[in-house]
Amino acid sequence: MTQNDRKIAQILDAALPVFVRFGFRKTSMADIARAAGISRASLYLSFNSKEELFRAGSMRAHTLALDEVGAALAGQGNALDRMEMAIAVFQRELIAPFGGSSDAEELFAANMALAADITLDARTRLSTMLTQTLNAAAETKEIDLGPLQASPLQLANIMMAAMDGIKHAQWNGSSLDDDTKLFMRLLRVAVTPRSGQ
Amino acid sequence: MTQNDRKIAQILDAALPVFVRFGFRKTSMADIARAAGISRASLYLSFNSKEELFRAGSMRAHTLALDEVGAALAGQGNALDRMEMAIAVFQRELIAPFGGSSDAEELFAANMALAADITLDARTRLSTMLTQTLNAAAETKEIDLGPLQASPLQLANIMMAAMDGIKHAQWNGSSLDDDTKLFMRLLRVAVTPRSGQ
DNA sequence: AGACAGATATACATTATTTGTCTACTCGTC
DNA sequence: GACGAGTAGACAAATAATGTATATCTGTCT
Repeated sequence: MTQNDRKIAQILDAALPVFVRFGFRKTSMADIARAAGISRASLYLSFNSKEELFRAGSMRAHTLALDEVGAALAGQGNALDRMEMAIAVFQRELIAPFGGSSDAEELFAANMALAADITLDARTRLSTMLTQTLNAAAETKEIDLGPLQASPLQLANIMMAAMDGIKHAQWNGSSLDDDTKLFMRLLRVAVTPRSGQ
Repeated sequence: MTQNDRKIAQILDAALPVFVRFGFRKTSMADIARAAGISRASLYLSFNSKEELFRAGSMRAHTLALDEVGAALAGQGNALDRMEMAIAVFQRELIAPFGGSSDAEELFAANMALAADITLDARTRLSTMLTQTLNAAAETKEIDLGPLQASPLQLANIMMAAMDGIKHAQWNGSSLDDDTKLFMRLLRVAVTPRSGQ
């Protein structure tokens, strides 16, 4: 079935940019078929409905993004650098593509309506990964959670909440990247162990 | 009627980016109304149909672009620089926005189907402006059309044809800007007077 | 050659969406 | 209070999309 899997992946890789560009409603099965270089009928050989295709696309996007996030967190360097990198990857893969455009909201809404489980699961997994990273860093005294009086899990969730808030604020003169970096700087200061207390 | 004209302009300025982004067919009157911050019913107070609105939009885009082109050609500096600037403006305003995307063709097709007269007229006017610029430059011996054996009008039309060809060639690794600059360099060499003949 | 799997083009009924129109209602201005 | 300009909402007709079915084509396997 790996042959079929490659076909599926090829279709989804073609479909995802179309969804990102036009949103869910304005993307027709004909658009996707054209982008994938196959006929509309063939599309229905691989997916029973537009919703099913979208769910598979959402799953693929989240899976790929989380794989990259995991790789970033598993890399070398100090924990904060790795986490900043991981957050940046997450933003780049799952948030930035919808550049605050008008149909971004529509796409997010469609995603929550049709693939809330996938999205929630991905968030849970990201939270877990960040929590583990924070935990390990705390044990090696690389970071100090004492002053914050917060658990790694709480901190991870705060980070994700902040990312969420930042993404919905492009109205201001602020950019996603800048806001993200600012928040990470904040975090960095808060958990950096101070020798003289 | 200047009050009404401002309303019209405001609607068109909101509508044009939507048309550019989604093409003609995928842009609904509801989309335009939302972009302009008015109700769909109000849209029909200013325009009797989507086609009429599109024609007005095409007209506005062409008028604004040609005004800028005219300003560029009327500026200081040598004729070739001014023409290169004018061509760049024309590209930026009327060609580059459709970044070779999938719906660019659809939009061009709609434009030719619904506003061919406007487009053709704009091209004629651009041709005239370039021709006059070339003429003036030839009279002051700033450029030398002798070796080319071409009239200013012919040269102007060649320039526009080249721009047209370049715009349809983004498949190659070439960019619109680079190709345009290359062509202008070519032109520059061909008409620069050489002292020693 | 014949069977077969996968793809395609085409047509189709069923929804869903869009267009253009109309009416009733609101709000600010004269 | 009349008026102009706007809005919300309903509406029929036209258009587009979805999902299904059928016939056809194209390679591959035996």
